Amino acid sequence: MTEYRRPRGTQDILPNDENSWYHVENVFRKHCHKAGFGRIRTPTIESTNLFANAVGADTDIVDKEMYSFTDRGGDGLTLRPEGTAPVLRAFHENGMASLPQPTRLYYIERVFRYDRPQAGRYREHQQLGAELLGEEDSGADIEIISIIWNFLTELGIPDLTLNLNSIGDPKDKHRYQQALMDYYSPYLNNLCVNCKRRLNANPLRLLDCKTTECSPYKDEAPKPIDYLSQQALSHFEQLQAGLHALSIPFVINHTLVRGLDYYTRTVFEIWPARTGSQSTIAGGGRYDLLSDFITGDNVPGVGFGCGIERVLLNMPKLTPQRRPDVYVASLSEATQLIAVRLVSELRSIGANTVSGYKAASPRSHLRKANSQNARFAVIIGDKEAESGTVTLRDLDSGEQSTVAISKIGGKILSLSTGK
RNA sequence: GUGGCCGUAGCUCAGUCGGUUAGAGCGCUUGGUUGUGGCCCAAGAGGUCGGGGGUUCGAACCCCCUCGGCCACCCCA
Repeated sequence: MTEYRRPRGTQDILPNDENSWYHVENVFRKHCHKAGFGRIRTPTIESTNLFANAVGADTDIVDKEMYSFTDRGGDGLTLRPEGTAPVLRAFHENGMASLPQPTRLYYIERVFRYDRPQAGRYREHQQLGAELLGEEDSGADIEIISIIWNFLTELGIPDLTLNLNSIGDPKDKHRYQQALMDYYSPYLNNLCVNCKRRLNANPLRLLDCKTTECSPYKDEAPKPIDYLSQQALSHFEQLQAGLHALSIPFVINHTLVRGLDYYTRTVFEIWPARTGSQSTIAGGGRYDLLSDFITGDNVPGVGFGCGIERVLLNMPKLTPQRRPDVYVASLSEATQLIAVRLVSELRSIGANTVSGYKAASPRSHLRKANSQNARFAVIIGDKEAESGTVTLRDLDSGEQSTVAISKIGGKILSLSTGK
């Protein structure tokens, strides 16, 4: 046990597992590039005010989950607790609003929230996401949903459920919130402590409440869909038609309300079959208000965030397949420099080459080569040095041959790529 | 932030009515062949029993605190 331990809720990802991370990220990049999205990388830290204004003052994220601090110059900074607000900030700050629209951006970033850790829930986790800005047509929503859906499907995650809802435009949302308040007010004294407070502050959240006090009222509660404007309703219907056309299955979930204030119209979450409290793999929606919160400009947008740890949790395990092509063994001090040059040469022509570093017995070297799972071993001893050759050993078959040192690179390349 | 379960070697875990130097398997190092891996055999390294305090003649084991993991709540990815 070492003296220093990783901070609570963080993780070390070791090479064997990193293999899966690499795969997930690559598949995601491929899906984004195919749809014309470009990657954006934003700072880990942002002004605290950005999140306070964008995410919403009465959200849990802003209330109690942000890693905020004052730097030496007195600026209030926060470790990014979500991915969308920084992207919007960068979009405006770099003049991307003046580019031809829409703008298609994706990201793979670390996200920080001060939360009680559990399986699938970390204080520092990694999120991938995409944002489609400057397009309010439901076609944009369809594309965003299809990207995350196809991505998760390609990874082989079974039994995904797409939960879909619409909370309408700001004025619809407002009317709906009013209806919720009217509906719940008579029961105020029966509600849980949290919901008593929320009723006026953020009534949408009442639908999320799972306490026994509040649950009985949920079934009869007003549904957001009944308060949609004609435009919002037809937007929602077009979205559903598009998903049908793409054969992406979904369920309408009237109680789906996301915890960030900036959502309008479309909201969605993707759940795996596995039950448990950390079930959501990905979530997102439309946020036509967010740009207004940040700059006062009116730029519609739709996007999602997806937790990589939760993807991995639900994905079939990947067996690590990276094996070195060749292990280079020098048997004596006299052949050491030949080995050093050969390692360098093999790498320069593209062979994954592990060096034995120092002179040792064949037995010792081959044990090491075996433990590294190398495909071939190249052995250089005094015998080989005298004749300008090396000994090439196939570690899978045990076959061994003598090869001129000038030919060994080409030989290994053809053998290891020809399999 | 609330409640519950758990914490012995790098990994998976034995070991409690409290009793001398804390164990196994796997893994690791070295040797079994002074030019040959995997299998096998042998030897070895590695633990302040998560940390701190207390009770006791004596604590891995009992009590308190603390840290960490997991589960439920909450929240979300």
